[in-house]
Amino acid sequence: MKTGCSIGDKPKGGGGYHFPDWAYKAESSPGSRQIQLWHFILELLQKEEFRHVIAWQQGEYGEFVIKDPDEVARLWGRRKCKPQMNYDKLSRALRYYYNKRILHKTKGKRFTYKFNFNKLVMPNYPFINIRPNGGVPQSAPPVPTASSHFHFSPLDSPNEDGHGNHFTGSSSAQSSRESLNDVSERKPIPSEPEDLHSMEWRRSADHMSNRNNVNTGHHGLQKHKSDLMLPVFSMPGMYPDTHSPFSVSPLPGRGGLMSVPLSPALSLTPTVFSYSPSPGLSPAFQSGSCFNFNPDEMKHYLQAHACSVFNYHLSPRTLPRFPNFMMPPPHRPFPPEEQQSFPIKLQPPPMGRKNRERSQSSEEKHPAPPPPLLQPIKVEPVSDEEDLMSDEELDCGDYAAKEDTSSESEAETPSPKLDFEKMGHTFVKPAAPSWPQFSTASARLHYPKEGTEAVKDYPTETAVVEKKEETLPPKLRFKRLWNGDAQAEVVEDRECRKVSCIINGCRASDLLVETNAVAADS
DNA sequence: TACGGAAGGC
DNA sequence: GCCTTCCGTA
Repeated sequence: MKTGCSIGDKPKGGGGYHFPDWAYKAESSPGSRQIQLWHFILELLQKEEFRHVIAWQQGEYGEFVIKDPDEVARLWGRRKCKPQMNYDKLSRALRYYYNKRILHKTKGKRFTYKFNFNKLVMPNYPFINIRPNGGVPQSAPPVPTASSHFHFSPLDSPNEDGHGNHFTGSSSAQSSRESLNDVSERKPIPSEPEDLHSMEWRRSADHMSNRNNVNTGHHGLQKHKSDLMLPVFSMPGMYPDTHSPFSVSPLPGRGGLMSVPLSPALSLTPTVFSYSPSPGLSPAFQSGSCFNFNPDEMKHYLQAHACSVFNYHLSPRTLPRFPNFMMPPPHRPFPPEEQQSFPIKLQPPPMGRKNRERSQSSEEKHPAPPPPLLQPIKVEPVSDEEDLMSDEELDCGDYAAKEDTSSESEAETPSPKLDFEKMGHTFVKPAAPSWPQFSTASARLHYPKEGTEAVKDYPTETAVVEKKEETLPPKLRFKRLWNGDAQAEVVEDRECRKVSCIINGCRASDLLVETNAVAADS
């Protein structure tokens, strides 16, 4: 085999953090048996020895800079046995990721791109760190440290299916460029359609519900194809690494009570995302081993996850989902030091593109009479400036997606109006949040009384949203529709309202309504 | 420097 | 499906 194109060994760890094996596996990319470019990029980012070539961008979560484009291209070419590779070609490949929303370009910054963790991380790392006062993303993303249920294979280990650990920073920082060329492209594991995953997840949830025995464990959940087990999120802001957008180390001490398998097959095209680390669970999900619902754990997880969604600009479709049988956890404030660090500004629940467009078209046909139902939520004006501002205000860690005004963000700009109409109910002003750090967020949500000015304002703001959607290039809109986003956003929209419920501490019954609606939708 | 269409390989 | 290669455009 040609030098530089060998495919037998695993990447050598470096930088003190590891991705789980699947992140490097070709089989984690459905439809491809070869290493994917984004894998490779992550791989480079992981390694200290390539810090001079490519590195996480300071101050921006998930953003990385290609410091030496030619070198990166060369490495990529070597990996792919394409000696003619250059940055132009590589960047073309990167640009294809734009449409997939795996990456986007950081405008105005040369050779700077940003991962979209909604696509990349959340399905696999639902307990993404909330980084209250995050550091600078410089190192490659870490992988959670060992826990009883957690066994990603250690990347360093020549032993593929190593033992235990697997999330340590046991960096044997070999500085070998060849190591990058030696990433194993392992035996493929058949991937499953995500819909199937979701179905299976739900099925298993139902199964457990029926059994009414969520703690007995051993038949609850189990990996099948994947040998990955994740502990559920433990506490936000407690992860050791503040540098990486993948800071996800569930603490061994807290022990993920809810351990669920993580499918390596679930990678880039999540549809809906349950609170399980992955809906991409194998059929054996139903015959698994360790699954507990611990309300506290769930609570922390959900809160953190909600925070992630809001603050990392993740699509609400990545919001946790309660199984139908499950009641949301009670609210309890985080410790004071964490409370300060979640200046969340609530955005209104999204309406969903499908509904927006439907409403748009219906409005064209029939000049819409004022909706019969009152929309009790005053939505903040959606404008780029406002978005930017809120981004900065959000800043749950040091993250501020200042440039994130891409069409993607716009496309996912939420607006609740039509869904409220469709659902035929209105949201009641929730009780005062019991989570103090959300108070500012709540304060920014206005709940106009009937007949007030704010109520009248509402349709105007909705129109702004629709206008923005309208300004999307028709081709892009079509493409996204084609990709099924529209459907996802119906769910997304409800997911978002669920989170509003969670965050604002509204009644459990409200949450259940949304939860059930989501389940029905999906 | 960046974008994206088009064609084609695997 | 995921690039790779080429190229025109901004």
